[in-house]
Amino acid sequence: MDSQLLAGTLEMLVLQIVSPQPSYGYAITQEVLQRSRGYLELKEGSLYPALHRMEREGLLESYWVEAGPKRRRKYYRVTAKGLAVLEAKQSEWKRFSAAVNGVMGATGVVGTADALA
Amino acid sequence: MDSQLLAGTLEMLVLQIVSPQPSYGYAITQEVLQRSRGYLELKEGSLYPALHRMEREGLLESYWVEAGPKRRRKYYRVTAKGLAVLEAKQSEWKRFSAAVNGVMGATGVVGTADALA
DNA sequence: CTCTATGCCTAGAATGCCTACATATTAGCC
DNA sequence: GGCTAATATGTAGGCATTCTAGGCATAGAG
Repeated sequence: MDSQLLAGTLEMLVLQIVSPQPSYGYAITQEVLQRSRGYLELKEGSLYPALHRMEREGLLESYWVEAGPKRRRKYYRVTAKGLAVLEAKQSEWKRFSAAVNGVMGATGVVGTADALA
Repeated sequence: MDSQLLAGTLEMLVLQIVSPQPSYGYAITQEVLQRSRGYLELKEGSLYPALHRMEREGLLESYWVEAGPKRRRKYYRVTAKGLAVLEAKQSEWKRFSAAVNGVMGATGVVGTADALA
C-alpha cells in the first residue's frame, strides 16, 4: 500500500464508516480492513490524529462507552456538517478517480512530443 | 481539486504520459489537463521537482531540444526501470481505487472518464 | 508467564504538494 | 513601439498529512 494514496481519502473513509452508526477507533480500522479485503490497513498514528482533527473541525462528536469493568471505547458519531463533508468528498473522489482513469486510459494522443531522441 | 488526492498518483500520471513517446514539462501539464477534461491541473511547483526526482531515481532520462532560436525544451524519456515502476503503479492504483470503492459501498463500480462529462 | 489482541494516545521524522516568485522567449494586438 | 498572454523551466519555504516508534493498560489463550 502506497501510503501517499491514502492522503485525502482517509477522512472520507472514516466518515463513511461512522455515518450509518457510531463506531470507535479500533473497530474502524477493522471495518476498513474487512471491506477492502485486507488491503487498507489504517495505522493508529494516522487514524487517531485524524479523528481528533475531525472532531475539532466539527465533523464528528465523541463519547465514551464502558465495554467492561475497566475497558472503555471512544465512540464517534457524525454531525450534520460531517455528513455534508462526506457527500462532498464522495463527489470529489468520483471526479478524481474518473479523471485519473481518463489520463491512464486515453487512447488519442494530443500535443505530445514529436521529439527526436 | 483536493491536492491531497494527487499525492501518490502524480508520478504515475507523468510516467503514463511519457511512456509512449518523450515529452516535456509544459506539454505534460497540458496533456493531463486535456485528458482529464480540465480537472487535473499539475502545478509547476509540483511537476518540476517530481521530474527531477524521477530522473534522479532513474525512472526518466532527459535531453534538451531546441524549439526555436532561443527556446529550449527539456524532454523526458522513460527508462526500463521507469516502465516497470509504471506498471507497478498502475496495479497499485487499480487495487487502491477498488479498495476505496469497496469501503464506500460501490463494489465493482469504477469511475470512468464519462463521469467527467 | 508470555504472547497476542484489544484499545487509546503522542512526538518527531519523512514525504510531497502548493504558493509565490524569478527568469526568459514568443506571438497577438492596437 | 508597447502591452499582454502564453510558453517554458526552475527554486525556496510553507503546509498538511502520513508513518515510525514508542507508551500505557486490560483481557484471553496456551
